[in-house]
Amino acid sequence: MKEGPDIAQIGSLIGDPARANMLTALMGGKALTATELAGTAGITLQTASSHLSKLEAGGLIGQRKQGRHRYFALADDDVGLLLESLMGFAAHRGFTRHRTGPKDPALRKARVCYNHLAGDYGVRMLDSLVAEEVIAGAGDDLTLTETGAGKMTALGIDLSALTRSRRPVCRTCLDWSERRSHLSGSLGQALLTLFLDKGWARRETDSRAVRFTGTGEKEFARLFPLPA
Amino acid sequence: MKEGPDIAQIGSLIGDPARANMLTALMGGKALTATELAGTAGITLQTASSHLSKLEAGGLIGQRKQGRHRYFALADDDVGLLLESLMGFAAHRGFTRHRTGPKDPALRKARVCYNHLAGDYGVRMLDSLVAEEVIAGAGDDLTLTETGAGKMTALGIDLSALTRSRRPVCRTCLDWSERRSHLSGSLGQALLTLFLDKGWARRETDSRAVRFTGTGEKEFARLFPLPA
DNA sequence: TCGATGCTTCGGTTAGCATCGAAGTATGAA
DNA sequence: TTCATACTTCGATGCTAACCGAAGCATCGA
Repeated sequence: MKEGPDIAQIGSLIGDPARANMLTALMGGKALTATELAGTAGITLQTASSHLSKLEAGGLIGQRKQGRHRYFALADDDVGLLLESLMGFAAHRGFTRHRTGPKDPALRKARVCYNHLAGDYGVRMLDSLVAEEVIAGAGDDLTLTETGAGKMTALGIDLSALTRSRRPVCRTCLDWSERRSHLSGSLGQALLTLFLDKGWARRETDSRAVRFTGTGEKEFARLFPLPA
Repeated sequence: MKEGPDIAQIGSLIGDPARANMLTALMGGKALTATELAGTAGITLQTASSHLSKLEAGGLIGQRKQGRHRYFALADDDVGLLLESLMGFAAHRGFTRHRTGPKDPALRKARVCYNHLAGDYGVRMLDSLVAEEVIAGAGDDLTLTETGAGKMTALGIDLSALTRSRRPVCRTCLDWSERRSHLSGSLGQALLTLFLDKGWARRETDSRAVRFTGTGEKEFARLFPLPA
């Protein structure tokens, strides 16, 4: 009777407050156990288990058994992109869960978007990468240039590993706080991992915020200069 | 307690099948009456009225009184973009409302995405515009070049009117069938209007599909050539 | 083998909301 | 004025789904 895809199923999956809380928690990028997710959502373990099985059936999350723990994570990058764009829309319309709190500035400055860097720093990084001609392309079709490949390898990123996987290397993701694009894809993930491994930045506990250290700030400014 | 925007409210708004049907109907770009929307959703007028007031309170749609009719339309471009990205996700995961029907090929070829062209033709048009250097930019930051401005004016598009408005002129929108970007924004809208005004294409009744005429196909191929 | 932990499944309760009939309001036509 | 159309509001109903207690299953350590 009706044509096209069915957005209602996904909408109702995200539409429940408990499930939405779990999904935003998983946007932090870390895999979490059912007990942890039940805590953040403010519900009992039984209820959480029911929600998690629904989210898994809907293909939004996946689970990995490890000992007697069961770790849940977002299914793939696409889910992260969708959630971020939903957050962007919600933030712009003033759908906030509490009046913007103290953590808000830190979140807007730099945060984890599933597996890559978002916020002001994320947007600035993509701007710089494009200005420095590391990445080229229009629309959502971003490609790593030859000079860019050299620079990334010099940073210690194993490009052959990135291209071997089936995931796209460069991808845009709409930032909810900046309302502009930042870098997603396997390269975006590799760069965030680099920052954390080098000790340039640390993840806040129980938050998506990313805090840069002093040297981290300097290295970031050196690696990703802005044209103007 | 929780940080960041609340996606659950929007999710639950879209999560109801009746409301989702109405929203997809409104993605056709035409403003529709409450009676028409009740028909497409398969519910009575009273129920539809209740849903419509909820959608309006949530800022997803707006209404315009005209005589004893009340015309409903999507609130703005952002809603269209959000719905299209949701459809892309749903289509990719196989959330379809009925096994892909006979209208499906036509929809994938060319359709209306709220107020601009989508589908294979929409994606090809943006590809061509970038290749011909009418539009430049990376990520979501598209800009009309000087030569591009000349070409668009030659087509009969009033650029001063587009730039006067507060809406962005060029914008990307992720196509659910092609999973690539097509052109949105006021320029995208102006181009679709041009096709329809010139008689190069016609909108199907009761569908988002756009059917190009013989001369329309030729003009489209002439105006938007592909590099390869 | 026993207990502890982590999670799922089952059963029953409850609350919210979609739904529609009926009545009320506004606009237009006769 | 009177009737018809378009839509909203109210009130009642019924169904779904979120929720939790209790029991069951799996894994780990002792």
